[in-house]
Amino acid sequence: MNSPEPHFFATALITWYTQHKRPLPWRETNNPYAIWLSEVILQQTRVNQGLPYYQTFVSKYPTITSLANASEDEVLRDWQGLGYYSRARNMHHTAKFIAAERNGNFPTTYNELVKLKGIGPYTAAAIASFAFKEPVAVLDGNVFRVLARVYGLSDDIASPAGKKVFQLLADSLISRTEPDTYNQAIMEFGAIQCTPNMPDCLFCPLQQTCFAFLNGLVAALPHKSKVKASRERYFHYLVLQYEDQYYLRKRTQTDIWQGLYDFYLQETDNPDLPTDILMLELQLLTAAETKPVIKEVSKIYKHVLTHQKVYAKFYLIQLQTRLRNEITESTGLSLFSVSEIEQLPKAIMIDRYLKATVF
DNA sequence: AACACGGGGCC
DNA sequence: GGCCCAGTGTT
Repeated sequence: MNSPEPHFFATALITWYTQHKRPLPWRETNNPYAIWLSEVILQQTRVNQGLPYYQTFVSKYPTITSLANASEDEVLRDWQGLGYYSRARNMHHTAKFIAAERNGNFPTTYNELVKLKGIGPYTAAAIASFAFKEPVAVLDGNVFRVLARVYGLSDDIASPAGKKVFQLLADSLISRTEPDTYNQAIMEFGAIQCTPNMPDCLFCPLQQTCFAFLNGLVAALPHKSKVKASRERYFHYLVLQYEDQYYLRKRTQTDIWQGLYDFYLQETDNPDLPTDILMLELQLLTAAETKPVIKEVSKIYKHVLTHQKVYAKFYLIQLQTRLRNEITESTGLSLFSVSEIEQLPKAIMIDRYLKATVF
């Protein structure tokens, strides 16, 4: 086989990198805190989408202590729209841990970093190599793709067994003298040159040693098993309005959008919420002593997540009195003004509804 | 080992 | 409108 020697491979990537790398702000720092912020933001996120969030977080929370001192609601609000909100919750948790238990000092080795919440093998390797030049190989989607193609690995990148094969190869290839530049280079190469679709094989420095190119397998690699189909969920939101305020609650259950705010929710397995069920819900909430008015029923908002499709309908309900304490306690609902709601962290779908109806 | 967790870009 | 992308934590 014509697989490139490790030294040739690393040198070719680093040479390519010096010529093609994008100027990105987190590449201008050795500060592990700033690198950590960028890596958490960039997990499952494209650079262009994450960039403005990175700017917000470094300027608003310049130190890990400042992040630790912020409230979770505020951190989530700044994260709003970026998705995978557990990243923000775990990041905040780890900031508080490092501030309280480590005097604000970041761990400096892979083995310590990987123990922190929200820091897995990829992020630990990124921080350890970029900030501390530890020779540990990053393995992200770009690296999987480059290695699978150049070295002809057909192992399933979605399976733990397959990941091990790639990790072994990646560890054997990393430059011992420039692990930081090498890691940056292979990921940038995957992002820009060896792209998922239509990679630029014509002008590729590895063309003549690339297994996939030489064997017509570029489009077939890497191999990834299919994910299971998504399920459909139907949300019926009772948007309870009292005077010019609205009842919302923080989502605390183990489900999508944990830590974010939404309205009183009735979920069904089919698109329709029977009117009598709706009225019964309202009766329970209001004790039937008042006469709530259904002011408006929204269109159906469709929101697609990785494993589910959410169809949501919003019933805007005008209350004549406040909810009783018994109800607010059991449901977790609280009354918020419009300007307060603007500051709460919310899922994009809730934000879309609010912008169309309330704001 | 399998599954859950967002949102945006591309065709 | 459907498909693709893809780290970490939980079960």
